Amino acid sequence: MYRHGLTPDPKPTVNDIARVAGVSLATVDRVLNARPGVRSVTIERVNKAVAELGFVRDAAAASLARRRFLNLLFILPKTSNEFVKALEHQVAEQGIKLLHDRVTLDQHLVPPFDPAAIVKALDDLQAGLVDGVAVFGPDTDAVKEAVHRTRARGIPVVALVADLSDSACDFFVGINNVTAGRTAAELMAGFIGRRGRVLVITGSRLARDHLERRKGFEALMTECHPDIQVVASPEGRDDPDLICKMLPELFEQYPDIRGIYSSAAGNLGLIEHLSTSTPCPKPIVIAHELTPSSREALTSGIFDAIISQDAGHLVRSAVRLLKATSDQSPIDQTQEQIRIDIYLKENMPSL
Amino acid sequence: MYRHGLTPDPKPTVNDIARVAGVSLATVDRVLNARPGVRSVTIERVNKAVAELGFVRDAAAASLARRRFLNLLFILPKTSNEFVKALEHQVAEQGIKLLHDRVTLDQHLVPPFDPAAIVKALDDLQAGLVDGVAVFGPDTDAVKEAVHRTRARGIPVVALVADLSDSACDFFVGINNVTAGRTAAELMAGFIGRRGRVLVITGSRLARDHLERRKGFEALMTECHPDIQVVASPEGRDDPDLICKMLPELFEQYPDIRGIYSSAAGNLGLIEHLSTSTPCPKPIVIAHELTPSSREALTSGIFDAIISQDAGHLVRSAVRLLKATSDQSPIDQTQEQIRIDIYLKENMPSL
DNA sequence: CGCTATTTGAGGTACGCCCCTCATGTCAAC
DNA sequence: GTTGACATGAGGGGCGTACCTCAAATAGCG
Repeated sequence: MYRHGLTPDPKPTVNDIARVAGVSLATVDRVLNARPGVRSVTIERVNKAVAELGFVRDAAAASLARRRFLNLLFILPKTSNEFVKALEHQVAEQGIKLLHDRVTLDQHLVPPFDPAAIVKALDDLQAGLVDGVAVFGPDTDAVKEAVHRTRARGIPVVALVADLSDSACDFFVGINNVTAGRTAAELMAGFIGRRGRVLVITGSRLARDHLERRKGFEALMTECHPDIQVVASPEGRDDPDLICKMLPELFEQYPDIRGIYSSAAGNLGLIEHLSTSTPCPKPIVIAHELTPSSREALTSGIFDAIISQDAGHLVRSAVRLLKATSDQSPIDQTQEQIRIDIYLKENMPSL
Repeated sequence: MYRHGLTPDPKPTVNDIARVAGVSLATVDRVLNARPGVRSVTIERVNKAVAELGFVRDAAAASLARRRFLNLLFILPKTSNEFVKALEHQVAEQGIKLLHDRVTLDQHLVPPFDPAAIVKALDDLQAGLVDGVAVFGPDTDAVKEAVHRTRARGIPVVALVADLSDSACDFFVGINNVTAGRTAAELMAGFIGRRGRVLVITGSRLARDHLERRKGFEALMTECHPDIQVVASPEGRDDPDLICKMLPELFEQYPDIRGIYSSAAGNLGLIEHLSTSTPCPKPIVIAHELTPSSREALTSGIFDAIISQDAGHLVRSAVRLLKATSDQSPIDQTQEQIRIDIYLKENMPSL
């Protein structure tokens, strides 16, 4: 089983395949790269030799010989949202490293909640200049149609963070937000002793991911915790100020709130309110996405838990999937599954 | 910023560096690969050109030209422990994929709790046949000395899962177990309402990781939750039967146990006991490592939470670190940090 | 100044694969 | 029997880097 470059038993090459299969190098190449003009019997012969010798195409040599870059584009909403910022940062950072691997990453920031901008961005893509796209955008028909056109032009598309329904894309990279909401609910229920009133702060109606979280949260409470009452805030629109302003009257209306679930991107407003006027007893607060400010809120005890998804993992996974689609190489499903991370004060990763 | 194989503005190559720096290819090569025989002024000139052109070594071409495999070895304890099995499985599985990248993975199973076997395994390594080792073993002086000898022979070593103190290794791949214990304690405290008695089931005294978890668990309770009393079980030796047998008398001795923390590898015994005779009210149970049986216990409600570390991530990280050490390439610390995962029933990953 | 030791240049080969061209072979339909 | 479509063989160039050899230039030294 030991193997070394200077010893015999080297990894078989295409030449070995040709020899064993009794065909020429050209034919092996045609088979390996799924080029036309080979009889199926011959294809079989080559595949058999491949299996026999345990041939694995050398990724380095292949990528070198292919003499091309894989140019990937990330379409992200242009917002000050910390989580999106983290995504941008990851795209930029990993783009640098991926240069080593003949992959380039670009990002295109479009106005948020603006399907038309995404449609335009997708339709403006030139096949040949862009080999794959990752899109974080609203799940509207216009967007889905644009995705469809893009894929029809041979450019693979993955949905990032927010899924596009009806499998409009080649892949979805992100968490199941219904499950994320259920997870928050399970944690909340455990922390508040399975009874009492909890407040859900919702985000924009346009964001499918936020709606799903809320739905999951409420569903689990209904299913498993009849002694917990869920009340929902008016739509927060992901606007910190708006949220900060409407909280006092909510607390007045429901003085017995034992838990708060911030399902959307309004963490900043929530933090601001709670850090100035803490209700007594302090409610259990669960929010989404580990960012600089939510991290601080967790450290200082304003937040009790954070449900999160790793931005680095999201970006890496999107890249791997787009790359695999281009190379027609296999995919490791387990590695591509984005975890729903739970962070408490203690297990928060450093940095 | 767009870049494509068929367009101008190709990635700069070593030839471009040589031209810009006004030196020969050979000199560029000497600098890039840190070979001796170049004046420092010349080194500077080359580095300047590299920076100017934004040269990045083409990983594919480099690995192809280096014409060698990276042979890595994983030394794991031979035990039926499910977590270790998961590690073995990951090593085997990823070994296949890594063949594409000129990396081979082997595993060497040694008797558990047997430092001498690990020492022998390390000392038997032949430099040239093995280019890096990942070790999951006890933190004893004999092992550390063997690691030291191995590294002295030029073979990088990473500690896997259990750290070896005094930075005996090049890297440690795993979680901070004190922090993991604290995390379990924080979760436990929240779930049991911050008061009452909890039982800690410990493992072997030889396993530093288990001791640290228990230490962290007790420390956090002492620091933050004075109303929680921690009682510790006798040593479980990671033996399911032993644990299963001693539980009844523990429950008799402490009928008011509200929570159980299984810090070690004795989950099977705990599950067996709890699934036959459930104390009332059912205590909150937190255990370690997501495995088939702990997963089932979580689903069925026997366990309430699992603290875990991802075996796939551990193996991938160990490989990346050993590879980076061999290639002298940079390391992305944030990617290599192993998370302390918290799984509840709801956010348990599928598969 | 001449001497040696060090530094640099020039050039080549190899890695494993992709992709191209051109010639040759085979078999069917006409 | 000719034609054309298809299947295969033969061969070569190229990707960007590593690593080797040998000669030439230069620096450092007394």
